[in-house]
Amino acid sequence: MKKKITLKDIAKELDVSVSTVSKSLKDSPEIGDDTREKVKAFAKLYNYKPNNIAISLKNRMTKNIALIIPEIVNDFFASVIHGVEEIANKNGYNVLVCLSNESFRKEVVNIETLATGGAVDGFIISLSKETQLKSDFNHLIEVENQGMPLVMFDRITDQVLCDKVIIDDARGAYNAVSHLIEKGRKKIALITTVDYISVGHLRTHGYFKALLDHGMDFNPDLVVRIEEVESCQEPIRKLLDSQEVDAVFTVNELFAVTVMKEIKSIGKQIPKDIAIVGFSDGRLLQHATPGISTVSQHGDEMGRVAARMLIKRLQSEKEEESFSTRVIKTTLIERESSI
Amino acid sequence: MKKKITLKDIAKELDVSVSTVSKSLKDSPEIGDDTREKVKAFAKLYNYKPNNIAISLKNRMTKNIALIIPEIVNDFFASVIHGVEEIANKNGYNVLVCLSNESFRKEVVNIETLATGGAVDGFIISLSKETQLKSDFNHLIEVENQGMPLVMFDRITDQVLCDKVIIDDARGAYNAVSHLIEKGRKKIALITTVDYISVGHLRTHGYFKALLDHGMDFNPDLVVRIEEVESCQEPIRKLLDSQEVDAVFTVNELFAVTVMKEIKSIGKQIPKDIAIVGFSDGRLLQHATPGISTVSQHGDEMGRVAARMLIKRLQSEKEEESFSTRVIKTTLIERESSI
DNA sequence: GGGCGTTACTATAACGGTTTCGTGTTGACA
DNA sequence: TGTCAACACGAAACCGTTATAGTAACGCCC
Repeated sequence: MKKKITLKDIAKELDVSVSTVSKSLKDSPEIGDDTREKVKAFAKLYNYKPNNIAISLKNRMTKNIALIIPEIVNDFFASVIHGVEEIANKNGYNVLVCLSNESFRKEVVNIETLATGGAVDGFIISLSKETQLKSDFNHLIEVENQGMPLVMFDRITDQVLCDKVIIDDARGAYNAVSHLIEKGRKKIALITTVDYISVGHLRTHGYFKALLDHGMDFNPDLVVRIEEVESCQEPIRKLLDSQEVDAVFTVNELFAVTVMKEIKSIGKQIPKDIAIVGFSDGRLLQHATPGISTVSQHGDEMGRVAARMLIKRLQSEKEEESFSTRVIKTTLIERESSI
Repeated sequence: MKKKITLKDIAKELDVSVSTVSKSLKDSPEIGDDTREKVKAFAKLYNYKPNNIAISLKNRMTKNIALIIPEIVNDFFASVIHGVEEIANKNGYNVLVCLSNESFRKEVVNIETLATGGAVDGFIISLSKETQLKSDFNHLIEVENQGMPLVMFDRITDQVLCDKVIIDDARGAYNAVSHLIEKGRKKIALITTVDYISVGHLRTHGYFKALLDHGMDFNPDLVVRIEEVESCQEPIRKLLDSQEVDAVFTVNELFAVTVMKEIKSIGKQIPKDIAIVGFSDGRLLQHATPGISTVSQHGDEMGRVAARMLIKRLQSEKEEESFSTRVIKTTLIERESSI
């Protein structure tokens, strides 16, 4: 265990002052060529690396940004992580990925420890379900009050003023349902979440609007609102048993594969008897047989945009007063399930 | 933007010294009751929180541990994360999740920035594919040399001396293949990776041993080694076209669902014509239709064990010289694909 | 009433850097 | 030869906290 070498060690060894060493390594013009080279050579030889903690303490910034996501096994959030990391690393920032696990408490604890401990310079966050349900955003408002920049993406709230990145959920759903209508489907069911999930709500809205715009009548019996995501099988089965449907649009991946499973189990064929379009482009839909059509959210692009917004704010001296909301376009990915 | 309040601020305000404030907040017996209460009340009122960076600098430890995983959209790694977080948080540690994206370069950069920058106290890591291929472990050896504890899990190497947590990959595969044999399957194919992936290698080994122990003859034509995970469809299709098989064992999730897709596309039935058992208990297998049997790795338990090993080392003063390797038991999860 | 032990604090150094300001030496120039 | 700027470097303050080493003030005791 060789202990780490510090500026002081180098200074003592070369019989110069600490400031000279520091300046030499930063190519300060104050230092003569020979001294500078001597210091640099020595530093390289002993593999000197500055202690980031000391630097953070000195200039009150950490070059870390926290990315808080509700769940990890989710291709959408995974691609957001990639996007954020790409831009962050390019700008010399580290990304701390933190999981809220859809829990309000964990979200609050995460944010408080990171913010008050001074571990990060800013946050990028997608709200947990529980937070959206409780509508308690004090921890986020507190972060803003401390002067820490905050960017929200995907699952957002209008009760916190900050930069935001979203997709046009309503339009994505609208396009998906329109696609089904154009394929000649008449009885299109919707599997959605309860309304407090902002994105579920908006996607539901898109479904309604598409039906309306295409002059189709709306049948409330074709809409299923899932309370418990884990036990979505039961209500879906009930729908398929009781209603005559020829297409299903779901607001997420899991509902889509569950629908597929149930359709198969009652002996119907996809897409001949019933077509499916899901939401979010993950592996569950990609690797299903048959492949399931879906609305791609372009998570990596969201991540990149969010990271750029945050870093821009971190680097601007003055406190910019106006916040902006960027909307990322969605794309419909057509697969076998809705031909 | 209210700036953060420091010990000095409190000291100035209450007209005492900084040390008095610090000691009061830490309930030092040196401080009189009235002073202590006064300080505490003031601190609470102004919501004082110590600056962790300064504390880290002071006692040369960060209370952070880095968890480096190769990919994020993977239920196994996700459950490992949960396990690690559970134990870490319980012991007052933060977990920084870092992605290597199966890239050697990114793995090295991640480790170097975190280690030399002094951002974490220790590492828990599962090697990237590329690292295993290159067999270059200098970055890890360097970490050990710096006296930083390192725990490796799942994808490990015996070229680095440190604590390790693994599952008995060979035995897991052995049990899976034995299960197929017991179900009366005679021609069991294996879809595996190239040998440099340690776990793929071991699982392949278990397959061979199971055949051997059950007195079955081994047909090399039934073994497919996938080079490029992304394009595994082609070789799998070739196998099913050219060979008469009644069961397939795969060393991961993706291969299993791809096998399923191909079996369906040639009009055969699962499990009547061909049974499938995969490896790793993720959502891809869980939500496939039919559900695919698999070997569960108990990722959360691995994570917990790894975290405990790391923290134990962090908290022991003396440098323990002997390293241990813990083996986590696997479980066979039987689903419709191998009834 | 001088020495001694508490009590309740304060002063200071240290962690590892960065940065501002100061200073001794040199050379150019009037 | 005296003056002044340029050069090359060192001293010290600072970031926020903790730990160690003082140090006043007080009471007690022989």
